[in-house]
Amino acid sequence: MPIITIKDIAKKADVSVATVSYVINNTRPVSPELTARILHAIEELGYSPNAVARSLRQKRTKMIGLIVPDSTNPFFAEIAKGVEDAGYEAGYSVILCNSNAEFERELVYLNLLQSKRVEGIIFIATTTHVEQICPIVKSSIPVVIFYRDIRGLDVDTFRINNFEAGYRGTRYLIELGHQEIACIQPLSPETPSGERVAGYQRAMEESGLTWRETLMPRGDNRLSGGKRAAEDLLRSGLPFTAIFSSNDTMAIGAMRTLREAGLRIPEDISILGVDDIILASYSDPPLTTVAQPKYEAGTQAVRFLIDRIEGNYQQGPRNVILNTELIIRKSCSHLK
Amino acid sequence: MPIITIKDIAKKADVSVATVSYVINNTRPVSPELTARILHAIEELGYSPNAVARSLRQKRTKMIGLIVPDSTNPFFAEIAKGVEDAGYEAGYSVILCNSNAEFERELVYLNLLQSKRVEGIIFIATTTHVEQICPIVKSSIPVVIFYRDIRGLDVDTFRINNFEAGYRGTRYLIELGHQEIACIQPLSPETPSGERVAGYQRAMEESGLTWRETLMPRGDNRLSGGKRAAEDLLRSGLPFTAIFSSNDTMAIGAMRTLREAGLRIPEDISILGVDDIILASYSDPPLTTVAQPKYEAGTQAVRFLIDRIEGNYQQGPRNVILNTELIIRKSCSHLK
DNA sequence: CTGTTAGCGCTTTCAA
DNA sequence: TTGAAAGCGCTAACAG
Repeated sequence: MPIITIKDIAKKADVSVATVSYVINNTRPVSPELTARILHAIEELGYSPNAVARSLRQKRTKMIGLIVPDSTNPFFAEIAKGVEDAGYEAGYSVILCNSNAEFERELVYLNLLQSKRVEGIIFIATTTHVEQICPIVKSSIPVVIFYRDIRGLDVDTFRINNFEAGYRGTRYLIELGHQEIACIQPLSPETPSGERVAGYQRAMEESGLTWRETLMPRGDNRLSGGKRAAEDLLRSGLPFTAIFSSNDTMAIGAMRTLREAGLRIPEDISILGVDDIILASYSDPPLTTVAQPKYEAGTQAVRFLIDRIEGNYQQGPRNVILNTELIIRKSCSHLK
Repeated sequence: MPIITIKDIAKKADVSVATVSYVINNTRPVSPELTARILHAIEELGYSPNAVARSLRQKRTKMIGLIVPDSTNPFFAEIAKGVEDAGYEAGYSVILCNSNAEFERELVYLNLLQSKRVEGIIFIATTTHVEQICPIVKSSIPVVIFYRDIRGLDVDTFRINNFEAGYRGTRYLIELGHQEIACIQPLSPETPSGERVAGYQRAMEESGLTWRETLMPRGDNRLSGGKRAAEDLLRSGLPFTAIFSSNDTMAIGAMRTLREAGLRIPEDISILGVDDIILASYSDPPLTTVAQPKYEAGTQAVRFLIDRIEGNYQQGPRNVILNTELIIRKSCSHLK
């Protein structure tokens, strides 16, 4: 089947291509007669405007790129939904890119998106290399970065105060009367979860409590990592009545191990996480956690992008610290 | 900053734009000297090829569209991941579209994708209207439809045998000795989940067991719907020892309610779902369920699309019935 | 209110 | 081995 273009419509309606363009985009008044003829021709021929041609001409693609480590992870899925929804509202389509947390793939996608001339990029980075986004920023494509501290570059960032999240969660445990509070750490302290551990330590110190490395096992940010960390804790033989887990996923994994070991939550051990992933509310018992906004962060990131795209924001980088919130569910109780 | 084009590169390297194009795409041998000069100029000027222009010229966008009801739903998220991965492998980007199960939004996206000249569309439809995809198919964009029976149109489809899934799951419960088996239904019987209920009924009848509407509450396919359905069940006062839930999501919601009511799973109540979403393996207890492939379905759908895009498949519609598999975990036990 | 036309950045045929 | 040039489908001056 031959491709129908604006030219075909023009011929069929016996007008110029310009006029067709004007009625399609409603960008100049056109007489009712011509409008009717054109609309009729469009209908008849089943014409679909070629957005590619239009993009080339206008230098606007009405597309944004979203790079996430894994769109299957409920945490990122929520953000992605926020992005898509806000994009839809504003007339932007989103290209979904999973980096699988691989540097290589992040780079490939970054270049691809630039090539495709998306008008903005939302990047949930795992590799902290500033260099890679530098050329993109230079190319004047607005970028929003999540959860990384990118200094000295004109990109907006969204982060949570991880230190405070850790601090606040730990304080809550302390207020419940706990003194021997273990901590499940991520593998590397140089991650968002790592900063939470510092908050944990500060809260402990401020209350005159001591933390010790033996009660701070590490896990790989997955359920299995949490299970293993809990095993380490049990094996250490040291007493503890509560656990601060640097994220929900590991907290849930740890709960499993604890229960398998015959411990009751929260009667024997209180446990608290950070993130508020969907699993947290459906775990048993439901996990008390320090929540951070996800969907809303996605929508606002798009708004930031569009501000810059449409030229409504010209100033320097905006660094948003998202508010955390303590969600009290059933996994923590007063020390008896 | 001025936009760098192939022309700038040509000038800087003192060659023709054609030659630049040839080295970029490696589509014609070019002498080492010129190649070096061109590469150097590209590097120096930070040139990024304009994929939009190329698409216009080649009439190929290397993009596919994915329409899902809700990318946040783990079930669709898995499919989406499969699509994205397979797309990445094959050099296709994917535009993510959430329809929110709204007819209007499906339609908008369908037209948008056509306008953007994606080369294929994977459509997880919620509204069964054949008419809406008809113009797309006519426009020769390959389409794959999930979970709907679209007859008389040249589109490939992927489905599972929902009846069999329901039948098989229920049979398993019966084999465990259960006789009073409740069923959590979707709101509408005209959905994939609805067909599963028919399988449930058949299995019951074949074993001489009776099903009754009062033990078949409906839910809205979400966790909260499952909770509510379980409440209905409890309120009915009727005895039951097992529940067949037409999908995992509602099963998990129901488990929650059941436990809050002091019932143990599986000791007091066995429960079985369909789908095998990620939450099913992380729920407590892990949910026994009839699984269907999701990620693999996503990757294969892309392969089907690409077959047609590249002209490797010219025949009529392919209708794939995906295999289901009973995954035995911990939520069902023998009736004592 | 309408039409003519240049040109967006690229690929690719044709010619050298 | 290289270059000139047409043209993909559209928008938006500019001219009438």
